[in-house]
Amino acid sequence: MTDTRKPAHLAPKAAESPGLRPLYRQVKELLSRRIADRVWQPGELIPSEHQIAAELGVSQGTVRKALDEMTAERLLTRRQGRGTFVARHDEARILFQFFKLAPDDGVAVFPESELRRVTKAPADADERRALGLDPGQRVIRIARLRSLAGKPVISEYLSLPERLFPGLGEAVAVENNLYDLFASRFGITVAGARERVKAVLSSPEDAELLGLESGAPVLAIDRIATAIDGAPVEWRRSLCRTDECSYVNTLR
Amino acid sequence: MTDTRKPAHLAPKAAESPGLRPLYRQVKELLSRRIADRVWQPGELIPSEHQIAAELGVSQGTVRKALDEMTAERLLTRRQGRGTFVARHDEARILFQFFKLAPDDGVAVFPESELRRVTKAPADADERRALGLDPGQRVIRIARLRSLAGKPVISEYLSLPERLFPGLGEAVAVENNLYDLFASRFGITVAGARERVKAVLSSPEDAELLGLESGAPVLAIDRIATAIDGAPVEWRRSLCRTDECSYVNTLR
DNA sequence: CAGTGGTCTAGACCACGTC
DNA sequence: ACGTGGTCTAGACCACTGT
Repeated sequence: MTDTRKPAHLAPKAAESPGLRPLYRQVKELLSRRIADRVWQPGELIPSEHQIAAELGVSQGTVRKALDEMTAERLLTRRQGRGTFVARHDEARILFQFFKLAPDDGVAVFPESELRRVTKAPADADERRALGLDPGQRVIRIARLRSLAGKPVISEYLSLPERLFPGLGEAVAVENNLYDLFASRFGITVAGARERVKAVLSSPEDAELLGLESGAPVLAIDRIATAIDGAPVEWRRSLCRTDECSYVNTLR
Repeated sequence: MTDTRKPAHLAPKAAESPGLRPLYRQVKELLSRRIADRVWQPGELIPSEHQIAAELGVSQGTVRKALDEMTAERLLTRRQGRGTFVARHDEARILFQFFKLAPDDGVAVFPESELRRVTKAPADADERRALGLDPGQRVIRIARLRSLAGKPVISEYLSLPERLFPGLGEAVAVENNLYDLFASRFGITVAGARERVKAVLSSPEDAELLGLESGAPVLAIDRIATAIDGAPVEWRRSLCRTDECSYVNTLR
C-alpha cells in the first residue's frame, strides 16, 4: 500500500443525476470490470476488504456488500482466514452451475468428451440471431460426443463467434472443460446461460452416435451462454438420451 | 409496543455449544417458523425491523440480515416506504418461480386448467418413496389437462398426501392456482421443488389429450415440491408437448 | 501471532409511500 | 410530517488460516 490515491470515480451519494445508483453497486461494477478485464485473473487472491475500502475511499461495510453480491453471482469465492479469490471454472463448479444432466441412480460426474469435428464458416441466420452477429461474421462450429461412465449420452453442437476465439481449433481437441479453456486461453469468463429444453425425435446420425434406434425420443437443450458483461459468447445444442439420466432443476 | 419483554430465546453468541449458529440465522428461523405456523399469514404486513429488533433484543442490522435472506428465498417481499409482507402464491410468482414452460414466440402466461379426475387410494411404492409416506397412508390423485391460449399443452398427474389435504377434492375443481389453494385452504406453503426432465414417447391416452399422434415425443417433468420446513408435499408428473413451447431455465 | 473474512452493534441520513 | 425500508459509516469482537 505505498500508493493510496483515492480515484474518487464514485459519486458519494446524492449526485444530482436522476438515475442514481447505490455506492456498493458502483463498487461492485468497478470490481467486476477488473475481473472482466483480467486485471484480476481467475484463481487470484484479490486485496482484502480493508485495502479495497481504503483504495476507493468507502467503508469496509460497503465493500463487503459489493463482494457479497459478486460472491452470490459466483464471480468470487471467499475463504475465512485466507482471503477473497476470483472464481475459476473448475469442473466442480461447471458440474454445479452449468451441467444439469444427472444419472437417475448414482451421483453426478463430469462427462468425458470426444471431439468429432471443428469447422469454420460464415454464421447462418440462426447463429447470427443467437449470438448477435452481423452478416458476414464467421463462427467456429464444433461437434462432439459426450459420455457418462463410458456410455455416449450427449451429441453436442456448438457455434462460437470466431472473433472472440481466434485460433481455437487445436486446443479444443485436448481440453474437455471448454469454459475453463475460454477463460484461460481467450480471457472470456462465462457468467450465465439461458437454456430451452424440448423433446424431439433424434436424427439418424445422432441416434447412431448415442446408440439408439432411429427416431427414439431425445432431449434437445438449446443454450446461449453469456459473459460477465452479458454479451452472448456461445450457442450450443445438446441432444441427450434420457433413459438412464435426467435434466435436473431445483426451483427455490 | 406495550409489551417489550425479551424472549431471550436466542443464544447471544458465544454459547459453549459446538454447533453454533449466527444470531441472524436464529432470527431467520424464528421468523420463518412464524410464517410456517401461520402466525403471520400470506399477504400480511409484519412488524417493522425496529419493532422486531426491540422484541428480540438484537440490533436492527441483524434483523435486516435475516429478512434479507428470507426475501431472497421468496418468503417475504419488501416495499420501501410500506413495510415487509409475507409472500403470496399469486399467479405472477408461480409463473416466475414454478412454471418453466414458455411459448417459443410471445410472452409466458399462466395456463388454464381442466380437471379430469380426482381419486383417493393407498399410496403405491413410487408415491411412498417420492412423498416419504409409510405403507398404508393414502394419497389424493389428480389428473388435469392444462392449456395455453386454448391449446392443450400439458397432461398432468398429481399425488398428494391425504393427511395434509383433508377434504380436498371439491375445491380443486374451481381453483386453477393449486399452490395458492394449498396455502389458503390447508396452510401449506410450497417453498421449493426439484424437477427431473426426460424425453419420452407419449402414451396413447396422453397423445390424444394433447392432440398428438400416438408415440409422439413429449417432455416428462417429474416434480417433488417441498414446504418451508423441507417436507415433501406434492409429487406431480407433467407430460408436455414442446413443438411450440419449451422448458426454459436460466443458469447463473 | 497477525491478517483475513464473518458477525454484530449503534447511529446517521436518504428515498419512498401514506396520511 | 411521519414511519418504512435502503444505504452508509465506524468500530468492536469472533473464527479461521497460515507463520
